[in-house]
Amino acid sequence: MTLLKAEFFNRDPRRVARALLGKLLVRKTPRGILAGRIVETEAYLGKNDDAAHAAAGKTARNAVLFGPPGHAYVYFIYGNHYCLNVSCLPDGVPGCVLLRALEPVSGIEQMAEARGLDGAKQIDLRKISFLKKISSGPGRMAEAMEITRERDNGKSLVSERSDLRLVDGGYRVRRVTVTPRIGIVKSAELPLRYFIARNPFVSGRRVP
DNA sequence: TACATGATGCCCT
DNA sequence: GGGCATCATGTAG
Repeated sequence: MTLLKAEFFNRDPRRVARALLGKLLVRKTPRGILAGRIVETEAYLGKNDDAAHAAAGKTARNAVLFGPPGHAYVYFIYGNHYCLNVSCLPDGVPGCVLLRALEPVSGIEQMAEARGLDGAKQIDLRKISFLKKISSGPGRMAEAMEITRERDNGKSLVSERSDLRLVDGGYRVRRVTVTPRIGIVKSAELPLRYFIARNPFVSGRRVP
């Protein structure tokens, strides 16, 4: 288990998006440790990418994208959901990777609770169909990891002091599939979505 | 100050 | 497979 270095993110978001597959997102909470393996990402470029929040220039909202690499850019979307991105490239140059889906690894019951999946229905951690509902999709993933803009935006993901970190757990990715990004209209044709081939926890369409 | 819109997910069919 | 909830943000006026 090694914490990723800021330098890991100090390069083109397309390379970071691919390299992040198989890494772990770890959250320390008062109740316990939550962790999930990254199985799906999307790259957002600074320029020549109309879908990127940074495309229109720096604002109060997207300032993190223009800051140093390895920091959390969290934004609220559709009035319901948060999405977690990691800033890339050197200070002053925008770019990021959107984390889209996790395979739950530890603290799974707490993650399910954070998603509101407990209660009437009983939790069955052996069923893939149940586990997929926990963090397969950017909004779901953020909710399961208890990520909010207020709590996490601007936070370093590569600091020993941070309660939200990206670490290398030694998992080897066999094969990566690349497709266009999901849920956008502008620049939708660009092949900037990456996921672990045949992994069941990937969200949305699994074929181009 | 108003308004259009979106890097989504849930629920129903 | 499709409709819809729900609101922060940015841009126009």
